[in-house]
Amino acid sequence: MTMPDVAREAGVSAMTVSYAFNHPQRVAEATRRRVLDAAERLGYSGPHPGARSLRRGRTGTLGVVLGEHLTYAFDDPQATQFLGGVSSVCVEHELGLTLLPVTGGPSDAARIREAAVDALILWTSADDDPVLDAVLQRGLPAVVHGGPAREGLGLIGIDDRAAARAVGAAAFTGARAPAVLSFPTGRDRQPRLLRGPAPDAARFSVTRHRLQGYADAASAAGLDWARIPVLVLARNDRAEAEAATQRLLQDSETPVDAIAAMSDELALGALAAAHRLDRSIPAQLAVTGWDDTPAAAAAGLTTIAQSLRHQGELCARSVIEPGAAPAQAQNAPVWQLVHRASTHGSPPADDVSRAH
Amino acid sequence: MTMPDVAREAGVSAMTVSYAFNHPQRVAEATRRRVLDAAERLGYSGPHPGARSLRRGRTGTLGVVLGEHLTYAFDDPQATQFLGGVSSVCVEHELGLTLLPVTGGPSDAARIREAAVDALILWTSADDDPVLDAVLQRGLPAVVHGGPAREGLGLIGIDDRAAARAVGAAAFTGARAPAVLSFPTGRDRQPRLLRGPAPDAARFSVTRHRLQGYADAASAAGLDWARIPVLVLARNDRAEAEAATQRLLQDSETPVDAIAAMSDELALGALAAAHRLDRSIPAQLAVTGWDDTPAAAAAGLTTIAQSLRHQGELCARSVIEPGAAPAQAQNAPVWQLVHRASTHGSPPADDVSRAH
DNA sequence: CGTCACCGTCTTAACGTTACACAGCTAGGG
DNA sequence: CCCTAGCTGTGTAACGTTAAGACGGTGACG
Repeated sequence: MTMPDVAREAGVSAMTVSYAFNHPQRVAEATRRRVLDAAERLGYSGPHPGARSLRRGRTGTLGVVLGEHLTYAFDDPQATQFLGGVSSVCVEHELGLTLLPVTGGPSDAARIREAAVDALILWTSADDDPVLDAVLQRGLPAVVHGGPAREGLGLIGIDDRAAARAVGAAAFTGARAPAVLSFPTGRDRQPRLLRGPAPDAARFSVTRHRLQGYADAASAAGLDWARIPVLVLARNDRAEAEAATQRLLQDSETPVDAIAAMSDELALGALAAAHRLDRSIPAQLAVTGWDDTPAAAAAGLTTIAQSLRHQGELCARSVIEPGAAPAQAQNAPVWQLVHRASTHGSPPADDVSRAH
Repeated sequence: MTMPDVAREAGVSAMTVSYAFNHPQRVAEATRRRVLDAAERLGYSGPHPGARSLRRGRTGTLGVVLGEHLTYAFDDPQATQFLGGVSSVCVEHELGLTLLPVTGGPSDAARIREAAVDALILWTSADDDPVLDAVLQRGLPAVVHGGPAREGLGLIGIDDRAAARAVGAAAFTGARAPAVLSFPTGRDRQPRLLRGPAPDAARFSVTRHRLQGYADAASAAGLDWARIPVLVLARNDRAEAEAATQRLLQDSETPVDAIAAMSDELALGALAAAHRLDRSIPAQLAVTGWDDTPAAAAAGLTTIAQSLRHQGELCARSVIEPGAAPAQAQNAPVWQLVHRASTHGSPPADDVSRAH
């Protein structure tokens, strides 16, 4: 069932059928109706997408490379928000959205080479991810969220180090024995407890920058980063954070009195552990999160607000819209420190310090 | 940059380049290396997906039609599990995964007509969704999850009515004033409180079947369905369920003593409301959920276990694998009633009654 | 009445790939 | 020494669509 078939049935040329489907006003109303009727009769449901994309040179689809198994991507509220932003731009531009999971296997590069997409967005990539090379080679417009920066690829993300410095200051000021709840530092995803790890060791640039910021904040507060326990978790998961925090609170000789967590999910886990052990917040334990989710607001959590939804939109626009400025650090999105009751200093409720 | 270009550079024919990329062992090792080197040198990153799909007649991509705005799809733990199952089959078959959001607008049909996919899976479709017609017209292998059943489309899902009857019995037995927390009954998504609504009025077949099952269970327990309050919520959202349940518990003259909820999320909201009002579970209030999520297990919630992940896999296989039996009610997946402490009857902890 | 502009439709020529059939060439068996 | 089988490489012919430009017809205007 092809255009020539429909054309024959309708008594017009194939070109007229094409116009009837793609440029309705270029063809006379009566002819158009005749064509569409003929198509209906023959059960022709529209131009073959492959042929169209071959001829037009574009596919009408945006690809998102997820540096995670797909299941994790769907579970993670941050990925969720980000993809929501991407998808809203897709709907606006009438584009499809193709998900490209990265499994860590050799088929990853092939999947990216063969994907029928016009542009690519990368979410959660490790610094040395071979996928980055595949994307570069593909030569399509592409943008990385969060990092790593790479010649030839756009980059969108907040200044994680500065934000971590700010929220770290909120957590650590007045603390004597702070701790950190961290995202994984490598693709191996081993949960473990480190002390003052070198931030550079983290292979995800977001994790690295946040560790750097926390270390900055610790120094500024007169604390020795090298002694600060950093719980590296395997996943951005509340239950895992709760269990790990509980062990940390119970085991430490010096009672931990401040926790800076890299996400609200992790921070809420820490709060739950504190609650279970009857530690008062923030008197005995100050806690900060990251992302300013609704749950964080409800829990009165001091946190960093960054609209991942907005960043998803930015990423999508930067690769889709021809006029859009290439994504660079310059047009980095805004972040804010949202001060709430989970830390000391008691500024007015819901104080928002604006920053870059 | 096309195959002929690479062929010229490598001193072979275009056909050999094609073989080198697609059937590596069909071409001598030395030649293959020469071709890949030439491609590398010219920056050719592999066959053009559009051209390939035109020529081969398939795209190597599976489409999932989400009956929701994409953001909701990502938020919803059930959708998440289901998509996880679908995607695992995609990875196994080296297929891409394209998401097709349904916004309710007129562009929905166009998106489906133009999607470059080999097969379609429908998630959360209303009975009269015009999208179903677009899918049928497209003529691709397609399967609907949960319903509605439609000539020409596969169908996968559990027997929701029977399962609702079972879990409804667990909730309502011994109760005098039960209530139901329901999914939306129409696309309008209005939250509201109904009394014993006609199950047929629900326009999503899953919702309809579950209401029927609950009504069956009510009758069996000697209760009058027409008097039972049914809270129809706008979203599958814990916070919304908590607020609505709290109002219900406070307002009712006859104190509500049992709640059957259509998801664990909703049930957990109900439990939170009960906790806040100091109602003991199950003595003052029996609660049941649906899905058997980890959170439900942790909360000791009586619920229906159905593996949505497994159902996602089933859906994907039924449209992808040529040998697979066409999806029908016959090969419906299994469900189980998991009896826990949130209902009366105190069977052994974690009692699992196997069904169908 | 001739000219011009415009409109709707048609003809042509790719877009880049790959299934298929076939042609050399080598090796081994009769 | 011929014949067959297996392996490697090549030519041909689509796959279904659409951009660009050609073409004939109609109506307006001087």
